[in-house]
Amino acid sequence: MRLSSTEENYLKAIYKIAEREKKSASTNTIAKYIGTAPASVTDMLKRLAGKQLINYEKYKGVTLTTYGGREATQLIRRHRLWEVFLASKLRFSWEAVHDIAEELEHVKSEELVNRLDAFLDYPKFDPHGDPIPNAQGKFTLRNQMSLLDAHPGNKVVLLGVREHETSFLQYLNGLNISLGTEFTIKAFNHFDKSMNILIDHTRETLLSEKVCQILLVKKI
Amino acid sequence: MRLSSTEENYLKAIYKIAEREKKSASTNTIAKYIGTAPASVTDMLKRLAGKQLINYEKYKGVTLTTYGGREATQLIRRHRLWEVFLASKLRFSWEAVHDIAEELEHVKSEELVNRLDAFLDYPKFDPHGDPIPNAQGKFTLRNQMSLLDAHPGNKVVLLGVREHETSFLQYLNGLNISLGTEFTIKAFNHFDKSMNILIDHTRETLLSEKVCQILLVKKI
DNA sequence: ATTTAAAGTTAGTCTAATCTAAAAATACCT
DNA sequence: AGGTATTTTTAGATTAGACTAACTTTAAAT
Ligand SMILES: [Mn+2]
Ligand SMILES: [Mn+2]
Ligand SMILES: [Mn+2]
Ligand SMILES: [Mn+2]
Repeated sequence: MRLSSTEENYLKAIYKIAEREKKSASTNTIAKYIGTAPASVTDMLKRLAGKQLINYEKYKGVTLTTYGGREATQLIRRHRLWEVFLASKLRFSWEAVHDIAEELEHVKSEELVNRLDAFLDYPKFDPHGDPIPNAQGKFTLRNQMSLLDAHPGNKVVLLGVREHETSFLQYLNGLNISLGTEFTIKAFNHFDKSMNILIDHTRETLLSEKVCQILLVKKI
Repeated sequence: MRLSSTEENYLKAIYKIAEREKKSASTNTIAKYIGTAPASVTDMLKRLAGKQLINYEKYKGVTLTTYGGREATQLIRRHRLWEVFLASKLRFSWEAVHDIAEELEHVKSEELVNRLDAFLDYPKFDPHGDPIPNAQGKFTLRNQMSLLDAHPGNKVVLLGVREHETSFLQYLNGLNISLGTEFTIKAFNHFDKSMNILIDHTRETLLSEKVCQILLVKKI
């Protein structure tokens, strides 16, 4: 079935909310995520249910059907592949790619996305470290943890970020932190859960609990 | 001003019709070009006139304003740059690129189109030999003529095609004709204006008047 | 110069996607 | 359990972009 960009965005929102909250997505949560009035969401949910994309029961929240989930995954695939293209081929920095990919992801051509995938050499992760589903919708899993769960003495490498907001990514730029950057945990401060971190074996800095929570790393 | 994809498509249609017919575009011509009812065109013309994009006077046909012309040119720039990307980077064949570029052209980011331009090494012509306006909207001019105007004995090289329809381009593929292919005119047949052509110094074939009219060449 | 045909516009309707205001259902609290 | 707060849905409007049917203007033909 041919989906509109708007319908696709709703499916993506439902997918991401379910992933984040590990339960069905509520009307208000979707409204906040998309930035529309709850009444508009209700309208759309009825339409999506009519197209067998979601399971919807009044007042109960929604889940994606198998079919709806497949569509959402393919959209995420397109989004992340375009982000890789923008970053690695057009040299956009990681805070600039998301907004442009929001538009590019709606260009629908199976051939296009698969050729793009090949052109980029089948990347497994996007510029923010998020996994890119393959043509069959399968994500690559990887051992990673929040920096907050690392302990003093640990050496870790940055694999991804949970937050994609421009101002946050620019904050990381300012600290010369990017994917692949290595951290050594020097100390954990119990009173505010902040951490003293040695970046790239050269600069020491303090990272707040909030920032540490966002950074996804693995031990090296 | 922020234009919708639909508005942009109307501007492009008006631009191309004016170019082809060398006069102002009429409601019916636009309707045929876009594939909508004439009444819908009238609606849209009023809106475009309200936004200062076209000069519109009831029953008189329309022309683009300077501002509208600039928008149309930028849209054509985006379209043709994406066609180059699809053909030269993703290895799409020339008959496949147009439909996908029809969607990609509406992704609006000045930064994106300029970086794409640089990534492609500032191409001057698209996969059909059409000129690509630069960031300032300037087209590269080039001496070219229709194959129909060549004479027996002339050696020419194919620079472009006036017709982009899939079935026509596939017909050329079948004859192993692509941009850069060299032709030697062996004979001109007055009764039906067809031509006997030696392709790439190896294969001789007959090309109809219609086909010769479409092929744009220059002498070598 | 009429008449007829073609081209263009107006009027009214439709759908997708949005909104606000009001009503109904569910959840939370004492 | 009853009352209040929160969440969700309904009702009614709006806007962009499309349609058809009917009307008006302009062009062509006798
Ligand atoms: Mn993103
Ligand atoms: Mn991303
Ligand atoms: Mn094209
Ligand atoms: Mn082209």
